[in-house]
Amino acid sequence: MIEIKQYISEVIHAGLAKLEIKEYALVEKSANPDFGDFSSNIAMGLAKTLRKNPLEIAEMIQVELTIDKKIISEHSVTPPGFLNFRVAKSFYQETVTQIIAAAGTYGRTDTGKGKNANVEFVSANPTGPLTVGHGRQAVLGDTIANILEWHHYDVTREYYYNDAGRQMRILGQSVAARYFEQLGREGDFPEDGYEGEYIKTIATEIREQHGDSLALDDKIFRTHAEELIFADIKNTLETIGINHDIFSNERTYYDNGAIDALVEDLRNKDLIYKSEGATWLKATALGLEKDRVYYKSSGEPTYRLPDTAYHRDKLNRNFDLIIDIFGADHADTYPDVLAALEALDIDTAPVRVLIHQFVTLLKSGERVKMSTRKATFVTLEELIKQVNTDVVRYFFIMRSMNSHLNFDLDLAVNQSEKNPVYYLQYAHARICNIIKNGAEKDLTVTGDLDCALLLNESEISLIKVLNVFPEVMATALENMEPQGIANYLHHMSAEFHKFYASCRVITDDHDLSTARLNLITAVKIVLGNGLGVLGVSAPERM
RNA sequence: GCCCCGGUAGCUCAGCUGGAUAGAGCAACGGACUUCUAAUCCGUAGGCCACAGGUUCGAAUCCUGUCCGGGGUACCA
Repeated sequence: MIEIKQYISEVIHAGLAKLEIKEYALVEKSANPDFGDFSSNIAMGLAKTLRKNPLEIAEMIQVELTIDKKIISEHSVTPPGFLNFRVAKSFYQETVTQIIAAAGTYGRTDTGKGKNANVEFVSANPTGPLTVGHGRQAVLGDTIANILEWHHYDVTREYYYNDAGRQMRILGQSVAARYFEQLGREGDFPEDGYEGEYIKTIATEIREQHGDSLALDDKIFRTHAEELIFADIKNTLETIGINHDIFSNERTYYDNGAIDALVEDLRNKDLIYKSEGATWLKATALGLEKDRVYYKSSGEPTYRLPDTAYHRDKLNRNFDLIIDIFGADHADTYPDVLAALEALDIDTAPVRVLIHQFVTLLKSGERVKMSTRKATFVTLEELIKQVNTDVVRYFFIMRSMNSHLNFDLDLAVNQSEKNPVYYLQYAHARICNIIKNGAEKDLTVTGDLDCALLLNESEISLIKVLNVFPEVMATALENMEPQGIANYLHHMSAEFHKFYASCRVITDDHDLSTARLNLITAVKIVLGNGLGVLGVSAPERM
């Protein structure tokens, strides 16, 4: 399939060559269809160096253009100096055939062929249920993994958690406190303890399974809590279609000596020192702003240390691409991790860190800080139960990861039936139904059609949008930002609904019906492919 | 204080690697179902793109500063 922008760009470059001008010509979609489909601002860029009016330059270039009329039907120059190009209808019309032939592969590239990628996401420590905050990262990460797979990367989805630190110890203590409370004894609830109701449930379950005579410091409290909470987390993730391939944890890196080895290696580079009872990484020697603690004066390591060992291990596993998805609160930590590894001559180039902003919880118009410890959260499970998976996934994906997201459960539930995801799904279902109706009249989709019959304005604009899909998917890979796909699919659906309102597909005109059936099949393919990557279902009926 | 995000319609957000007239959904108002699904379509209304400078042929978009909100700057994760 000829990539139209590239074609125009080549045409312009050929014209420039004749004028002995070397300059990169950017071609973009025209904002206003009156000017054509694509335009280039090359003349304006040249105005200064050539010391000429951009309009004159544009006209000069235009004369030198050699254009295939079958691809570009007309071209013009408009003030202040745009070169405009209108794509021939016949060119557009034929892409329908090509999309149907490509079907499930339309829009895919081989960028990732033969390459391995690792996407680490969610990675919440098992101290409580997943919240809507985690939901954002979960959906984002899974969708990014899907995008990579779409472009033929071999993807490993990974969940990393800290199970050896302070957090988990406090979790165990919180459970123990509730356990003794239930036995009528004074529970010594830790100051930073986990206050959620689920802690009580876990305590009750421990009593049922292990009796009432456990000692305060029994390991059961922690291990049982971790087990139950993890089961709950995995279950929630599975409900929205997320399955990690690997769960890795901090403890592994203590057990296999990786952490000691890391500290030793850094010490040999003179990057470790002791001060005020703590052990520090000399990050300032690596060009960073301040030194960081590896071991607290209590002897306990900070999360930074195992995280660094973990990343060393990930890099050793030879992935071509390693994606870390962190919330904004972690934005400050990865530079230390990467710098420490670079200091050990480890190439961290495969690592790409994506930071997403937080979900702000609103309760009766007020901001509430979501905290697992204080149990001020809305669980992801709760959200899924009240709306559905498709709504949840789309809800998170339709926002840019850079934007702060306000979340009000009541509002989310009340507005769920207005979620734009239904707009996309409805378009898909409508198409399926029409195809079914066509089949009953022996009209089938074979990709064999008279493209020239697709003349209606709404048909042409539909085809134009279909054509953009590969570019949208390529950009999503480049930017690692799924939102663009959601925006595009919404636009695609809007064009379809408009078409539906102005053109009837199944009529007595056999050839026209066939042509239109093929056209909407192409739309179905694009919607199906796009929704598939978003992890949203494409229903046949609604 | 310093660093990172954000500030666009009443609300939630697109557009941000500079382009021609700033978009969508929700909310509001008015139309369209004897015809393949009205979860749809068509129309009206709604904007000093936070503010002030700068860069240039051209700025919502880039730079600087200010203000507001979120996060970080912890021997929490």
